[in-house]
Amino acid sequence: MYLSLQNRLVKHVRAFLKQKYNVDLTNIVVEQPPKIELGEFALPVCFELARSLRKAPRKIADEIVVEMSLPEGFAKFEVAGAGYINARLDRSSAAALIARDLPNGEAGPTPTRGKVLVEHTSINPNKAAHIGHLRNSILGDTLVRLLRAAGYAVDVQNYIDNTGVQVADVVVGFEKIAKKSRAEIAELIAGSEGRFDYYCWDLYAQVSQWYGQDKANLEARRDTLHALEVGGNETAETAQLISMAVLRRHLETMQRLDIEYDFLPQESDILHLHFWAKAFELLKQAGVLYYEKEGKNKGCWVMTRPGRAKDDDAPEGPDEDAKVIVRSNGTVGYVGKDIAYHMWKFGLLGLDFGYRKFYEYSDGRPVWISCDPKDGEAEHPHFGGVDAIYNVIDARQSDPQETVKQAILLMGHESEAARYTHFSYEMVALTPRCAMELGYEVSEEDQQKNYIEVSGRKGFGVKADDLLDKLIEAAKSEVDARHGELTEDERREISTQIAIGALRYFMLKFTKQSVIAFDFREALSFEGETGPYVQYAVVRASNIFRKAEVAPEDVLKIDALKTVLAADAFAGNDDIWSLWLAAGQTAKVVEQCIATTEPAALTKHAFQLAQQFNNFYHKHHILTEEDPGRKALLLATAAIVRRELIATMAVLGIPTPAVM
RNA sequence: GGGAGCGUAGCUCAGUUGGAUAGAGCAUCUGCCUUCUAAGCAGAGGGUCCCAGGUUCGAAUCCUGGCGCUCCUACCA
Repeated sequence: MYLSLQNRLVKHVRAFLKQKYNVDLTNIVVEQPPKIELGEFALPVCFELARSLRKAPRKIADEIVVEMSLPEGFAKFEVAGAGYINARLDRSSAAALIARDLPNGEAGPTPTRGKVLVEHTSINPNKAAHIGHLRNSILGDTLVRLLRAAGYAVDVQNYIDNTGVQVADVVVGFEKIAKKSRAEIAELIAGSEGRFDYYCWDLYAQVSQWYGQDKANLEARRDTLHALEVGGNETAETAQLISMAVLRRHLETMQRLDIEYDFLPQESDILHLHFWAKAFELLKQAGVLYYEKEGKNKGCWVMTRPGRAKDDDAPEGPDEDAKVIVRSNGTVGYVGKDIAYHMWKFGLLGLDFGYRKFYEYSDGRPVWISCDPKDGEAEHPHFGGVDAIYNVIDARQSDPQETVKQAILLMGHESEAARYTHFSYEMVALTPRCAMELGYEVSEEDQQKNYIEVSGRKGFGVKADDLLDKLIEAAKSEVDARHGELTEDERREISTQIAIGALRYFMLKFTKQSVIAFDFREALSFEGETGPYVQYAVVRASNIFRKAEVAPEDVLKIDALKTVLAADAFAGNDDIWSLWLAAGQTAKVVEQCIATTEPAALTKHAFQLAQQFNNFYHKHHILTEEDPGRKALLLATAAIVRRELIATMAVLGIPTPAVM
């Protein structure tokens, strides 16, 4: 509602300024006044006009306010401060609009804005997921929900690097350290009570140490990596057994947080289906890659770096700063594979995967995985060839991401490159205190730091499932204390919902570029600016309707509202009206989050709305209100806030418990 | 060396395209549970927005130069 009225206002003012002063402002700034008493919108436009019109801002504002007509839905223009024009809404009619807003629920509107692809999670399938991976998946999943709420069709992909050095390492671990046959590994997968990824976590850390013991041990890594890339051998089959088992664990872990995927492209298929060979030809044809004959990169196929201007510096000799795509021994680096994969994403490669089902969610929806087309199912959805892509990948990979984007741009695909978004975010690290609490040895030097980077290689970090378990237990002890009347299962379900709310909110409340220094005390908090705080506000609202024995939906029906929203309903009720106004901004905030690729703004919205509601809840006792008209207004207010909170939480992936 | 990011209250962080008195949570202190649930509410204290210039009617925000911290930059992935 807020957004559409704002657009209407801007259009109206722009037309007026053109007609009156013959100035055409393309970007008219609209703000919200610091206090609701000053109106709903503030226009600082007169400050800008002061210069060209050679008049004091306040004078211009006076003229405009007197002469400009009111757009539909607006009640008044006023001059304020040193020259602001403040606009007041006709509150009752605006409230009716808010009530009619379609909630941005889980299902979202039917897609009308094209198809986009979001890649997130993409954890190396060789160990358990940790808190850093959780940030990726939660950010990615929330981006998916934002896009769907805004009317995009979204495919969710989780890239599986099953032929990389990390998988090779854990394979080496099974062969050289654990000394397990493939049959024994299969047994372990079946018998490890759903925590095979934990076993790999420890083993992977041991392998890193083992490499350190003797440099000759690194040969095992090299040989294994080569075997995985070639495929069709014993080692590769063992690796696939391991990586698919770990992948299943990752899917299960993420499912606990209500995070789901559509498609799992495997690196092994990119190799075996010769995506790179095709891409290499196209890149050579387009002149994006060139063969370096001199300097340190002699014998390699290289690409000019994005920042590098071709004619400026480096007048003579080879560009030593160029990015090596194909090594002098003829093998391709991972950036090359990534270029091929991204050409496929945009439908620019002319090749496709085969598809088969890999996993099934509780509602029966399948997750598809790539395969050789001859092994694939005949009937499958179409992935790839989308309008825009978002890659949720941490900030340390900015450089290779830029390279891939640059390759697509240099091939002449300008619009694709423009719709290639590296959704970059900072890592999750542990505070030194947290690391020591977990029993890790922390050096003197590290103790002085604000945070210490987690490392799967060292086995240093907090596992995702452990954190979730811990959160559920913490929530459970609260729920047990408060709701003895519920069954064990009911209490566990609510505790899980609270844990998910706390975790998702925690990961989303920081802006992307902020490093999260993880600390259990903060993450386990259910008070203040947290997910449970927002959930609690909804529970409070729900309790009112339960005791009043009315459905919140019925209160918001047009007929019911007609009498409630009488012309003077909000007169003298600034606090109540500001709650309506805040509730009407969900769609605006969703759009803002997409435009800035920053979901944190939505957590802010949820928190502020919940906070305002708690304030309202405390101040107005609804059920004991004796004036029926007043009571109806208060009920409608609770209903509208409850609806918008639930919708906002759905976009954040936060469930709404029945009781708390 | 080159590139990217950051520096705001004791701590952790917000701060829209430059706008009205710089905000929130935590922590500290003071009140409020016989009420629709206190996982809550009200209030108090707490600021050289890293420093110095500049642009502007107006700067935490934009520009320049410092200082400090982090990451990236390899024929690893």
